[in-house]
Amino acid sequence: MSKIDDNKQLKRNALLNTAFDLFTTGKGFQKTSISDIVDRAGVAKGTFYLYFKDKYDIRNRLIARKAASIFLKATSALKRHKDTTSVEDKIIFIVDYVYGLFEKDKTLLGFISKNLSWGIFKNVLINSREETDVDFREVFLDLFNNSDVKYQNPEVLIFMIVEFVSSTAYSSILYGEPLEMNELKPYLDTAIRQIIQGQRVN
Amino acid sequence: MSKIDDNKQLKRNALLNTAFDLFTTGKGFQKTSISDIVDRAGVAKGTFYLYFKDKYDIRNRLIARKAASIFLKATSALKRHKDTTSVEDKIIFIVDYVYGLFEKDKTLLGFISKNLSWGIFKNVLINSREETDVDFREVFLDLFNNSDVKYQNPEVLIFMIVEFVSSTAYSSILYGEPLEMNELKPYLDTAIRQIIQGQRVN
Amino acid sequence: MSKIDDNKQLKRNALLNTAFDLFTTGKGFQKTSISDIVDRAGVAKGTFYLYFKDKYDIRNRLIARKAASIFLKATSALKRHKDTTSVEDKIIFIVDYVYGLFEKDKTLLGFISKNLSWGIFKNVLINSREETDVDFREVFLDLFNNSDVKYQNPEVLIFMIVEFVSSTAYSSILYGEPLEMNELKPYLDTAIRQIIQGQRVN
Amino acid sequence: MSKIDDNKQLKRNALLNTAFDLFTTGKGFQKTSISDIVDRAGVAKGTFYLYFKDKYDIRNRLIARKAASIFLKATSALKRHKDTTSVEDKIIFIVDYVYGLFEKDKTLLGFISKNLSWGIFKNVLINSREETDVDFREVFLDLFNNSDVKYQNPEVLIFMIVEFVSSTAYSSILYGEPLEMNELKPYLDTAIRQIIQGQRVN
DNA sequence: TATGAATGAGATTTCATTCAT
DNA sequence: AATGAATGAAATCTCATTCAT
Repeated sequence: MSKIDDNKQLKRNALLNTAFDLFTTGKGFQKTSISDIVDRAGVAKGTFYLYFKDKYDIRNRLIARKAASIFLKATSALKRHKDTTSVEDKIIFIVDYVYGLFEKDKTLLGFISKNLSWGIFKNVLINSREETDVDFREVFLDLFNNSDVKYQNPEVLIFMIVEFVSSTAYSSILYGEPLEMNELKPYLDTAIRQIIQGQRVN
Repeated sequence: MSKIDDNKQLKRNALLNTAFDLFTTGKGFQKTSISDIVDRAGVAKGTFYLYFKDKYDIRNRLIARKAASIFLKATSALKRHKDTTSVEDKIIFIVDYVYGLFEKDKTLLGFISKNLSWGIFKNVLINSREETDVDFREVFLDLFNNSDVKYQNPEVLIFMIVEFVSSTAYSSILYGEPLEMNELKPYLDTAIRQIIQGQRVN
Repeated sequence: MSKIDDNKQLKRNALLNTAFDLFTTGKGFQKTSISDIVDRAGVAKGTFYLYFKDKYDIRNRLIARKAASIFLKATSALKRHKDTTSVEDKIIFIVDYVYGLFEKDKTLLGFISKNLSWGIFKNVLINSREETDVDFREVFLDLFNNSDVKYQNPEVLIFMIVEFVSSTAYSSILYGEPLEMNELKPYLDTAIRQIIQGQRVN
Repeated sequence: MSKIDDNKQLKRNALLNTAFDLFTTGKGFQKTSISDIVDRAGVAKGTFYLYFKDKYDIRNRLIARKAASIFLKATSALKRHKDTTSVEDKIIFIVDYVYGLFEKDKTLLGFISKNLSWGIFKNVLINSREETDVDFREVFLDLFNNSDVKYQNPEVLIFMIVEFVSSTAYSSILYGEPLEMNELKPYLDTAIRQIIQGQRVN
């Protein structure tokens, strides 16, 4: 049974990986067909439907996976930086880390930022644990609860920062508009710090 | 000759309006076919291709048109409010006005905010005047030049605000996430004021 | 598995046969649409594209098939005529046989002679064996190697005769120009014999 | 009237020349549309239909023109070669001249040899004079009547040579099959001389 | 004569999904 | 569980031809 399950997991992963490649470096999501995916993954067309409902299903799973992986990397790095103590500094650390990941992997950025909505972010990353092994609720509790400074509405704060980061990263990193990221970064960091401070209680 | 040209403009507008209706209140952009558009617009299929290259072409023209129209309305309203004098207040006025428009016309919001990129915003609204009769450069010059307070990089400032507004409006107005707009609005206004203040020189 | 493969071969043949009928006795190649073919063959439109790239693909396969079949018939008949011994007589026998086939099947002639090029003739009939089970190389080796009389360049000789026969047959059999085939035939035979003799060595 | 007629002739020629360019060096006959032709020729679409019935009409006119021009050049050159006296030598001279023209202008060859049928050759070049100012009947009368050697059926002889030349030129000059023209030429000349001699009376 | 906007039938091609094996 | 042949609706786009100006 375990061997069969392994085999199934292998097929599923092959499909996910191939789909991601095609969505990002291939013809893009709309123009990639199920045929493209199964051909490259080396499975039969019918097999696709054993694992995913349709193309939108596999895309949403991928967004969840990739978003989870990004935050996992960022928060792991944060844990190693024990000297970063204030909420503000921690968020800026994570944000900078994520900007860095996006600069290194532009196709990932294109995929995530065009598709990640707060709904997916919240449902998949925080509430459910379908595509990830990490419970991000803890991470956020850690972030805000163990802080002297209190904030009006942590969820709203995170929401605003996530939207701000993903939309500005997209334009700057992929198109250099209105400035290249290295030039734009100081403005972005200032803006994010300002957004955070605006929610401070006392 | 004029009669023919009038007729052409009429046809073109019929196509644009029909397309917008179908993209927003109909089956959405992807599922709307050229056939759907021409059938409803009452022209032959070939006629579509006399005026637009393909579905993406007509969509981009529409985004430009609609974005221009939104900013035209907002800045016109601002002109009537002679007592709003500081840059900060003016921007907040415009932003609030735009949030208001979006709340009244959610389909417009859905259409604009998923499609408006800084590239289109800058090129179509500021640089070119293909789909609009207004020169928005003047508007922005007015905004920043006639102000006592100076800002580090006005273009970057506008960029950050546009991205912030369009992405937060989308989530809140269309999905009520993380809060309904009336609850979220104070946070957003505060955040925007903070972003602006962060760029103040002196 | 065999049952599926049989079925596939059946479908493919149904498409080939229907296409040939429509190209020759129907509206002709240009005016015959893929829809026409699949409708008559009783398969779905998509099925066509499982077996052939496009209309040109199926036409080329047909030319190869039909050309192979013509030569197979002619050379089989030749084998039965054991008393025809000289190369010259053998070629004239084949040529006459082919003219005869063309007269009996004018649609076949129209199809073949407008489309058969030396390239297809050589590649499909002699080099490859995609659409035929017969190796025509042997036939030609037989023809020239087992002969006392030698010829300068057998391939060039065959080339000239094939071009001569297919272009003259077309004009005479289909349009009676410049003469009907029964009147023209003596001139053609003489000409072919002359062409052959002109390449004799010694 | 004359000026208007000149203008008409100018338009007609512009269309013919443009069509020839597009048929030969552009997308080929099938893929060239009336739109392509009128756009390049700089006239309106409706104008095309004032001069030609359809695309097939303009093609046939072109074949006639080009074929006439080829034979005009060849026979003019022959007139200057007063020392070529026998019918056989004269025909070989013309044939060589034509092969030469085809080698210099491969697009012309492709166009002519795929489209020239004995029907067009005879009707347009010999019987009618729609697209040419020369009466080729005289040329052929000259050729055969002023000769000591007589031939069984001059028209059949010319027919066989025209078909032989155009089909062999096509394969050799355009595809180098079965040999490049410089290598193939001796075989072709021999074959043509043999064909002619085969029709000699006495 | 000349124009070129408009037509709309129809051609090619794709592709998600099913289902017998 | 896995396959992949078959489907056929539907999408995009072309283009010869007409006709009001």
